[in-house]
Amino acid sequence: MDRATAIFVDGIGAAAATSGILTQLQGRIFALLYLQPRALALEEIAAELQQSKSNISVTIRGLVEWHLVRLTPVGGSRKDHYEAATNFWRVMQEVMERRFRWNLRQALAAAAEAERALEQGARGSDAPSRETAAFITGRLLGLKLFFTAVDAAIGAFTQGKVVDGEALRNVVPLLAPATKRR
Amino acid sequence: MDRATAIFVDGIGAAAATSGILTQLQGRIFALLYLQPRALALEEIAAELQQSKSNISVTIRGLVEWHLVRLTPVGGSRKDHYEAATNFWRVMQEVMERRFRWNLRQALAAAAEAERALEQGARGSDAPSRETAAFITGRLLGLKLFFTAVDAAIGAFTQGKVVDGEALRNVVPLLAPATKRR
DNA sequence: CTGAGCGTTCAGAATATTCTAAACGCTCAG
DNA sequence: CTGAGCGTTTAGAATATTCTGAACGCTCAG
Repeated sequence: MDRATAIFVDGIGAAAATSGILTQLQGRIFALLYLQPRALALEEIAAELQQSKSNISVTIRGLVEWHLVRLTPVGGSRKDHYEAATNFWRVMQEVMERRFRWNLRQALAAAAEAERALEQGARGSDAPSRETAAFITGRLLGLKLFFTAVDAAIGAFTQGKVVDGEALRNVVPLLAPATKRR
Repeated sequence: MDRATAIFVDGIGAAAATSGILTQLQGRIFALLYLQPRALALEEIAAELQQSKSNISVTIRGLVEWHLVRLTPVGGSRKDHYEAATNFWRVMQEVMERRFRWNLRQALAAAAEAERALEQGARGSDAPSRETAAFITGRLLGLKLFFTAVDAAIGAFTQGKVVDGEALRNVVPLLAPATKRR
């Protein structure tokens, strides 16, 4: 591996490690492939990055799932050859949909579940007072409003539409029921 | 802690754990505070979540840094009391700027460094051929174009401006120099 | 058939992260 | 002053993650 590639591999590896989306090794694999004019065999990747074949095998799967790397047939070889994808927009869509929006919905689901528990268990032993319940409901609604708006914004964005940041920002003052003061 | 809060704490904890931004415990702390009508003392939080004070102390700092939690003085007590912030837009700005954009720039810096190494070490022993160097330069440029565009888009968004997804998407076909085929 | 050449699985080693509890040091009431 | 009541630091325990190498099983050339 030439010096420029080594530097790039290290740098992207570091960036990936803190991204919360890829691991350092995934970043390194992608960086290596991205600067190669030809597809590399699993074995070559392992050798370049000084990792075991099994580790590369497992780790590269995630990259394929994010559409960052493609498995391409190379004539005359039975080995799996991988090459970097260059359609970053596609990758971004994937991340937005499968990670960010999925995460938002997870939070929204938590709020919905809590809401339900609040209604049902209104007369449990540890049940909150009517007043407290109202406060909680308000907070849950606030979260729901904002997260739903963000979800919609991301949806619009990944479809290549125009996203109005101002509109989202304006959701804020609507919620935020003040905390009780002493 | 009432049942609804417990469910919310678990759900948000799970969401946070996979978010890549907060840890599970940070999610749990925030969720707990968010449904409280009053600020809680460090000790209370530790008790509710069944964690040591020291762990809460360290973990909650991250939440304060993201502006998800505020340290609020409570009259008549020397203890630190925390309450959830409700300005999600502010938090989002913070995350966009300090995590996403910072990460993009890290990647851009890696590309720039590689570029420099390519120029300098043009005659090193492991130096790539002129042809390969040209290929690498092309790839680095492609990454730079896309990442710079995303960076600008996020910048616009966090300032509440209108973001054009279509424009970003159109950056794609400009780059993507084809991989050599056999 | 059959075995060489692959990628994958898996058990456990290596490493990193998270968590605890004790020690510490600051602050302020007395 | 001084010590009770705090949050923080820290060393190490507990736990989770990452990585390896051997074993496995598939495929295909011979």
